[in-house]
Amino acid sequence: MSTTPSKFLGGATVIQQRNLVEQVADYLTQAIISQRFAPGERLSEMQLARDLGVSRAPVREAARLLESRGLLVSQPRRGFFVRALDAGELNDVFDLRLCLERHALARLVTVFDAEKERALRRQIDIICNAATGDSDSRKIEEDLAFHRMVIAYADNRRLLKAFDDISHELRLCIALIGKTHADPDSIATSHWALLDALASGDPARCREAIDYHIGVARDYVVKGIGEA
Amino acid sequence: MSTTPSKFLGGATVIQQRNLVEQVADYLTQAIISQRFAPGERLSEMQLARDLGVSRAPVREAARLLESRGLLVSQPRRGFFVRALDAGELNDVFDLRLCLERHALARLVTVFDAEKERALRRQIDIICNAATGDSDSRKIEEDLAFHRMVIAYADNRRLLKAFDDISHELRLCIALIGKTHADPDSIATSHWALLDALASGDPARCREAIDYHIGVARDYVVKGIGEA
DNA sequence: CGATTGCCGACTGTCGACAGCTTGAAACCC
DNA sequence: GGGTTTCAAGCTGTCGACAGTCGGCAATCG
Repeated sequence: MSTTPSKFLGGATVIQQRNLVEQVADYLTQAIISQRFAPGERLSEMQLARDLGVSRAPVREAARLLESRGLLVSQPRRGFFVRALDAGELNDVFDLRLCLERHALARLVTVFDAEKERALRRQIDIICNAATGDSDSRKIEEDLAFHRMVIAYADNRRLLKAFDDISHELRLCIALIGKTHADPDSIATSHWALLDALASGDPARCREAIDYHIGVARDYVVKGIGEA
Repeated sequence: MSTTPSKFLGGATVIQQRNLVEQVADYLTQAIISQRFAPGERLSEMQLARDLGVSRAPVREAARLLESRGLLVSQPRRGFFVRALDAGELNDVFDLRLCLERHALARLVTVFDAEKERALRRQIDIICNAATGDSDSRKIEEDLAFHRMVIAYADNRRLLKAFDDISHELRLCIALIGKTHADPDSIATSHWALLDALASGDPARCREAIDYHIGVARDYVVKGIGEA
């Protein structure tokens, strides 16, 4: 760190606020999500440490963290490789997402109230606003934030953690197809449908809504992968 | 390593086969599951490194691994602490387990066949045999192995990973209550019921069976925690 | 000309060391 | 005597270094 103090943090805005590990992890995450590192590409600890101006220790720890999040895979004595998702794995991820969100909705619908509805409706507005003009990653984040709110309202920390775990992979999936979201109208409609189902208090309607919602997202991504 | 070469591997049968990280991770896992480290206890990297005769690097990596598995929690600049589960977290874990197993059964029931049935029936026999005489950890492992098979048959790698993730916490839950499984008969009956439901091909029966099965396990553990 | 073996470079796994922070307690003040 | 300040010990975060291993390339052999 003595020679090149955290030059990699995109300028010099925030210097040494948090752990180096977290900073490196953020850097790697961004680099992977934005496809600056190609899927399957080998990452050298040494090279990264040199490029970022830090020692190998924080790089290793950050890489291990990303491995646990499914963004990297490691081979003993060979190092780390950027996760490459095939269509099968992609289906698995969306299937698990469906599993988690169905469960969250089933729990949430029993404790749904006006305040939660307002908050979720506000988040849909944010998504709609972000849909017109903002960057792709921003749209994705706001969309994920909505779903994260739904799961958080289900009031199961462990369930939320499971969602956070696959959310990194979801970002990867979405980034991989390179395209932005579907058209803003359909997104808003789809989320409103989910909200209406919740407001109705009918578990079956909630399930239909989430099945449709995630089905659309999955088909969109799988189709995108097929073309790529 | 120079002073005390891997004395902690319990003898000298297999010397230095795998990474030090994995060996340390196994050691820590065992120590936590067997309650040699008390819940909430602080673990010092330095102390562990000294005790195990290795440097701090592998200890750190192993600890991070266990953290991602939910067996340890870390506080910046303070170190690692053995995860202490309260009744609420415990409920969350079992609720997520229910979520995953329900989903797996719903998928599995559509592709269930005689071969899978035979394999699962064999595993139940192993559980029954282990139930009479073997160590508690053995019983737990065989029980978990059955459920892992069910999920593996559902043919979703990501779902299986999610189960493996919480299985470490399940081991912790079960170890925390200090007692062994419920009586062997009820275990066998409960598993057979699950198998029968699968064989019937009726999704609703599968769901009832798994809800009952996990409900019993959860109540058993929650009650155990309450007493402890 | 293809397969095998030996060598070289590069990199990971592991180690010991140092600086800065955190904590607990002694020393101090009121 | 209670509360505050200062200090020392211990520990984590980070670093640079070394050894063993892996992959690739060239020389060798059939």
